[in-house]
Amino acid sequence: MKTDDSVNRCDFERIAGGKIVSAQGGGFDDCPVRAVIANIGGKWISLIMLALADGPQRFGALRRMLPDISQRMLTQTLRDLQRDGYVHREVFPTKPPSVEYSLTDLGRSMYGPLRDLVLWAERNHGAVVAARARFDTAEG
Amino acid sequence: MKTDDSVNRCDFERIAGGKIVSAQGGGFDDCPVRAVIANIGGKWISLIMLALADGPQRFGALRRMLPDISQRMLTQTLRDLQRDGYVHREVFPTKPPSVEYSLTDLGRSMYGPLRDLVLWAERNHGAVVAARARFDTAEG
DNA sequence: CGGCATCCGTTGCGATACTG
DNA sequence: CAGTATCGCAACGGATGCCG
Repeated sequence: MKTDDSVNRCDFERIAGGKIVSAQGGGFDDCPVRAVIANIGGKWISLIMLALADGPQRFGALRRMLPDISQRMLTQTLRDLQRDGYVHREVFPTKPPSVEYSLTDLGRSMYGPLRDLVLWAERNHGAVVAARARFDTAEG
Repeated sequence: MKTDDSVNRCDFERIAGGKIVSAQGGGFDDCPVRAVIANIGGKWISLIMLALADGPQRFGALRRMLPDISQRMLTQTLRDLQRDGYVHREVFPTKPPSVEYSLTDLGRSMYGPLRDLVLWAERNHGAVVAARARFDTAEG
């Protein structure tokens, strides 16, 4: 009866049961949670996903959307997203060259849950900041 | 008018519109997306949230659930989660002392979206790994 | 049992300068 | 316009050892 499909994962047999199957080799790529979430956690990944959610964007446009990103990180982050199959990169051999980035189907499908998390973040940002302040002052 | 509740956020006025309001000071805590997602991205945060989702756990129990976490990171990550108001820490002055960690209401509320993302990760982990392999071999 | 301190390697990320 | 290359610092994260 368990709706156990909701809590099975990773090294965990049934995570809430407190049982671990193994800490086998690999141990990182083998774990979906880590392999995927670790990337999303990057400083810029989520913002870029959001920026691309509405449609393709050129490199320069993205750069303008993320005012305080360095061009190094924009390039690198887009690379990572492309590598993981979230983003498609298309080069137009114009003169000067232009490159367009867009979400793949995979990217769009992960954008759903990501957006929900982002919306949660917006709604509860205040609560988190408050909790943080409370904690910090309590510590002195 | 706008269905703007879906894409308004952060420094962005309307993110997909390509318009940025400002890159004002603060620039990090001010941005819900970064302030919240950045933490979730930590190597262990998501796993610990999952571990606590079913109910309170003691320090040692959590440690056993996460086989390859160092005790340093477990302590530190729990601290961060507590600071942000996701986790409640209760000390029982037994002998020897025991400490119990549990999700707060805020923690449970963020667990929802987080779990969806985790489920997505499980389901699409294969696709991501495949895309990654494809990309890497293409690069040679 | 639970947790802090220290040391130390690794990675993330920014600044700057150069290329097709 | 859209990158790549190099540098350097700071944060992350693991190992070990001491303490209530």
